[in-house]
Amino acid sequence: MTTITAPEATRTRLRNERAILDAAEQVFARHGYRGASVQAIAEAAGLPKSNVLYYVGSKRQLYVTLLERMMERWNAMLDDISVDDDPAEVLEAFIRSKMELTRTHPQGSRLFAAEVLQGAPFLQDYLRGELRGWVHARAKVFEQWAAKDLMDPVDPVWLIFLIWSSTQHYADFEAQVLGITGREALEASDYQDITDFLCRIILKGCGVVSRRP
Amino acid sequence: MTTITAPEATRTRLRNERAILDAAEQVFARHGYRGASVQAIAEAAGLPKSNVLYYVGSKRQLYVTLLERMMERWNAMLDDISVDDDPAEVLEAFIRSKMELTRTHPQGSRLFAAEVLQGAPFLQDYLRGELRGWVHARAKVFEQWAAKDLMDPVDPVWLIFLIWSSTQHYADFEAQVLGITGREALEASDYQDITDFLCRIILKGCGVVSRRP
DNA sequence: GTCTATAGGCAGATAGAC
DNA sequence: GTCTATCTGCCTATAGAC
Repeated sequence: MTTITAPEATRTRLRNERAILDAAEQVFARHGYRGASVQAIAEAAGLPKSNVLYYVGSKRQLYVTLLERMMERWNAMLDDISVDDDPAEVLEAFIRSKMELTRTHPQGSRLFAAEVLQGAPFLQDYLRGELRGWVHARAKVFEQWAAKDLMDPVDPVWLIFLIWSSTQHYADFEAQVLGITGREALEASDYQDITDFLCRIILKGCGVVSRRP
Repeated sequence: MTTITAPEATRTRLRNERAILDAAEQVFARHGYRGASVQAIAEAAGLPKSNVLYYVGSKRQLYVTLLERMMERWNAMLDDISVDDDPAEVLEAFIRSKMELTRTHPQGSRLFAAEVLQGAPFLQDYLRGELRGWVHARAKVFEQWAAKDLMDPVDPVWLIFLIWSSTQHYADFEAQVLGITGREALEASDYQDITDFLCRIILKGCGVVSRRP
């Protein structure tokens, strides 16, 4: 209350917490909740196991913290749209921002995948509540665009899943993508190419004409 | 050597082995290799733990057997194509058969996803060898079609990944799909709708005109 | 062939020294 | 705040009774 915390101690704490979170994201993404061990996380963070538990409380709490961090990134990406917006612009921005999330946060994307793969035990409420509402709000706008002949009358929910899956793939199946393409890693230019490809196919596929040539 | 094995014992063995494989596919798919326990597999199969190890040798061997079973299903799906085939027919058959694999073997599809998610430690050789060759053979045909103006000149490898990801999604992210659509399970008619949707978007998206209306 | 008992090791978590 | 030592329990795997 009366003393100001020494900045160095605070910096150490922040550095350690960050190291733990990043290491944990990697390990949980690879091996799932049960398959991840606090030992492995501690080794990846360069700290003793007890130190990790001291910082984060428990394995379960650490996992929840990571999921929340990922959902914040996800929500930061999603802005609202209205029927007055241009379908081509909105769909393209949608695909680009989702792919950007894959590129900048592949571990987080894989963590989310591992969570859903095991039946989403921690994210059930989020999926059935907040995210479901967001999807249906967007779906309504897509339908209004179709009614105004701005795009084909495709099922808007399947369309959203198509955008999610085709972008998510490059995080979750990275090992397969690298194995087949013979690359060691995907470069920024690769992501650019893939994003352009997906925008082109999906926009043309549902009858939206892009203003760009 | 001289005695013929009693059919009943054989039948018991086959029944148990099948129960173990199916149970193991479920548990490995959900929790990954490390997260899966022989105990959990035994309970799902309705057998004592030691019995499971007696039948399959080891946890590792069981996992490898399951991956091989899944790769057999995968290979059974893939037939060869040539430049003389009709692009619309081939692409549609490709999407439909991949979606059929998702529908009929969701556990196996998720097992494959979990394996790749952890960096494909057991499937590295398959991905960099056999599968890579298969992809590039198809890619060549797609490019020839584009040269003959039968489709747009899109990158054929990204196109294959698009088909894989958009169909695979309904196995791997089933929990999310069900949460958002509010369903308890996807019916055969849902898979039909989704497949039609994907065929429509992807074929139109890469400039292939389907013969069906 | 099937099961019980158990070995040997690693899991998550905590108590207490410094 | 940090680390060592340790508790309890579950893990894979096997030996041996039946």
